[in-house]
Amino acid sequence: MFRSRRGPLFLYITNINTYTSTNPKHFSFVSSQTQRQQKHKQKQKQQKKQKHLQQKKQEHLLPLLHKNPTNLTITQQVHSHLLTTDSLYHSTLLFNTILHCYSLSDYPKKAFFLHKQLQQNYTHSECLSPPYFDSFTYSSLIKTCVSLGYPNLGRQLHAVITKVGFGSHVYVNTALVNMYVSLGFSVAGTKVFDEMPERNSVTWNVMITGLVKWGELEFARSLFEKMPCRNAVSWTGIIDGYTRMNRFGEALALFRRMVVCDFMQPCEVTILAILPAVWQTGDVKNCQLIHGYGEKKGFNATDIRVSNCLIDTYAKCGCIRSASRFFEKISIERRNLVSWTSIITGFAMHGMGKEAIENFERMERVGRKPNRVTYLSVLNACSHGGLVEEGFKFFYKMVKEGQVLPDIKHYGCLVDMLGRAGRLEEAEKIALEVPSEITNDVIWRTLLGACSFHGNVEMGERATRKILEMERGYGGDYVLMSNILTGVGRFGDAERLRKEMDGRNALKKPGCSLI
DNA sequence: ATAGGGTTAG
Repeated sequence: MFRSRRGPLFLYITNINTYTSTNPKHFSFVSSQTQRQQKHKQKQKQQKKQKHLQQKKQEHLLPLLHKNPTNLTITQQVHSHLLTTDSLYHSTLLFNTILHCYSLSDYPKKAFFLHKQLQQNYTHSECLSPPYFDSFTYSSLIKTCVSLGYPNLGRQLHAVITKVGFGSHVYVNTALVNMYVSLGFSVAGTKVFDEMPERNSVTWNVMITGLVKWGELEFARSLFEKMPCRNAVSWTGIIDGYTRMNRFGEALALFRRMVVCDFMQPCEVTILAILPAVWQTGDVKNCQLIHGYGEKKGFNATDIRVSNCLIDTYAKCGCIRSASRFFEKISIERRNLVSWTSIITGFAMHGMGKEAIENFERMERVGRKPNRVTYLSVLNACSHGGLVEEGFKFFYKMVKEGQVLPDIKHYGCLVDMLGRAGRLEEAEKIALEVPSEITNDVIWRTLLGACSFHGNVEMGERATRKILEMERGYGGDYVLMSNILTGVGRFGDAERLRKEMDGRNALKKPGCSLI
């Protein structure tokens, strides 16, 4: 019997060359061969057709997933459909897409269940890695570990990756570095980073942003200075690091160096990163500078986040007029809830309660529904502007119309509002009515501040007791209380409190004005 | 395909 280890084509050619007789009898073997060939061909054709059909189906399935990446039902339907038709094994792309959709869903763990499901079906195979897993699969799974905050799962995945031979893949390793460093395991991350045979700018950037996240600023800075090719993300990351650590001068200096020395173009996120440093140093000129740059680059027109941040920065630099003017230039369609909330917050911090309320009403007229932050801003505006009745009105509106459950900050605003107005009994009543699960010391500090201002000794003592029950070792409260006592001539009590304060090593930080 | 900030009581 003729046997060939080669493909059907070779078989076919050999047969023709060997059997040249014209006697039909001699063709019996040939015909049986050709029959088999034909059968084989047919089978191949069928398989091809099936695969083609499956691909056709998948062509339909892929856009379905792409259009509804967060729809868990659709993802699960595609998943089970593929398991029953067995075609999951033919398409890595589709498999990866399902993984991606699962990781975006509310149950990212399902991505790992799917991975496990396929991996277990493959345990009897000789291959180490199932052929339908590729670098995309692994980087996607590592990313899921990050969003789940599961470093142990990530470590296990790392072992699998090394075993199946993706141990030197740049994208997979970059994902691993990101996983370790952003979850707080900078030593493990650095080890992967150091051992990588090849790195790209993203690899360096994930190191920098991850280290910055955990406050390892000096290490991040050394990598930043060492890296061969910095881009806008690298600059944004390191600037963000300095802003986070309250080193605003250095953040601003880096921004200047980025633009002036390295001719690097800041992007939208860079603007968002530098603006907190601008308002915390309080120089309006810098805000105007960045505003101009954003205008020139078109960021203010395209990215509403930049516009919103500029409103906030102008207001926090003390320029509520500029903030308001800038806000008015944004078209009504582009203004979103954050834009409205930002300008209301700005008016609130400048004590312009009337303007804040006006804008709240304007916002409602254009059909924006306030959320808990918007209500907080307007309540804050009422407390700063001395508009007690309006404040109550908004509080009830929030609960009844807005269906917003008040949180501790909303109660804080009410206490502050009543306290400033001298309605201390009502303020204390609210403070006592705050649900015990959410209450905190800030509420009582606010009340204590009001007692200090209005010279109410008894209530001040009650508030101080509450604060002491909640937290120990903060100096400001003792100072306020001893001031109250001194104010009414109880010098002995004031002295005793001061001594107790010294005994507890409580310190009051001296105040410092920017202006 | 792997990287990144809009608004939040005192």
